[in-house]
Amino acid sequence: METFEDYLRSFTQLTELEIKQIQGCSLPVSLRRRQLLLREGDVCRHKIFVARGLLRTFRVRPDGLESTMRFSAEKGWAIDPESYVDQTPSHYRIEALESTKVLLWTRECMEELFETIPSFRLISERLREKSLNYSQQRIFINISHTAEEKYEDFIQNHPDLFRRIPLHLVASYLGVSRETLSRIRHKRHGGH
Amino acid sequence: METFEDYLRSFTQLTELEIKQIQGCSLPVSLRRRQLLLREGDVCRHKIFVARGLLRTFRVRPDGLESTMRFSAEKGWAIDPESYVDQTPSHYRIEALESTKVLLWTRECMEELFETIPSFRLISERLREKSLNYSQQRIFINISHTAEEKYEDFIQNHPDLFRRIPLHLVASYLGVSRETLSRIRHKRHGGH
DNA sequence: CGATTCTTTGAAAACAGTCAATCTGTGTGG
DNA sequence: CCACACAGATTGACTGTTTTCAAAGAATCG
Repeated sequence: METFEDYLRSFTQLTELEIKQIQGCSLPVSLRRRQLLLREGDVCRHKIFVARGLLRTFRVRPDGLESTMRFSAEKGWAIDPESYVDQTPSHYRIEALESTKVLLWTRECMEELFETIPSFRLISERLREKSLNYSQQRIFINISHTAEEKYEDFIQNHPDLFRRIPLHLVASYLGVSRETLSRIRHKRHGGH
Repeated sequence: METFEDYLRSFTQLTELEIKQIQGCSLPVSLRRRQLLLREGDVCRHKIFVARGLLRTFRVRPDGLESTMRFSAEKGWAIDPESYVDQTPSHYRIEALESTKVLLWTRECMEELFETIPSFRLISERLREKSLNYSQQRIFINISHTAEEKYEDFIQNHPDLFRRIPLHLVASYLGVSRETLSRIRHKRHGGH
């Protein structure tokens, strides 16, 4: 898979051989729109790399309300870290929003790669740090900003995605109703 | 410092010698109420362990609104991970809510300890995972729950703290106005 | 194209924020 | 001990925002 190799090369710490090795451990999977990679109750057994397409990680409340935790597009990752690390049942669902190609690694497989290729572990840790920083940022936005500002911030942080994701799913990511987000967008783009 | 030793012992992976060693690298500091450990613009140079008292990590918006990211009580940690890791200026302020005793370690010091005591690194990584899980949980609550439910959740997660922290600071943690939280609490505890 | 999904709109109701005033408890200094 | 200041909590009236419900319009998939 081209995309993944390019992605790993961008870190400039890995040899071509190592890249092949990491890639070689992965299981490529193709998904149709709507297809699920994980559902609540399952244990999240893989780290997921998105080579093409778009994934959505979300949670369904008893009343049917969906809350989106994350969108993962090309060169992005998806996982339920809690379920993956502890091998406990997940609360989340991971679904393809478009037809999507992913690479999967089991935890055992990843651990083995980390042992063999120390710089790959560093890269992975660096990613986890970024993920934590982003979460902090998102919490801050959520407790301090208005719905308008949250939408603005989402556009800043995902300039490539906000046209690609149905508005009602963005709403479920921001924690506002689709109607509200529709009206915000209407105001923002000045009538339209 | 007794508290820290007890805390480390609770992980049951460290020898007494190692505990002494970790403890020995730390710088103990006492803080009065209101005193700051970090202010915005500073680089966060230390990991902070709270041996006694209570810290609050928060951010001040241009209009003066304060948003609390975290409370750290006895046997808890405080840090701005982003500033600490990248050594960039922080956006946060860390302040003592009560008179507080903390232990500080510089990043260099921590790295050295991790090299010397591998199981201490594991413990630290485990803590970071928990921190990430908790952040995810908090995001989920924030985008899907009502103010009431958020307050309820806060009480569940911090049963020891919610009586100790002024209500208006809890409000700034939940992202609601103090008046709203006051009314929620009134309803909840049935008049009183 | 037909069915489904997604988006928009309007009106009413629920909710939360703001402002201003009051109340409570604590600690200080006279 | 009292008076006072201060920080925190509460309350009421009002305003503004967001949700909800219902319906209809637009876009897209197969």
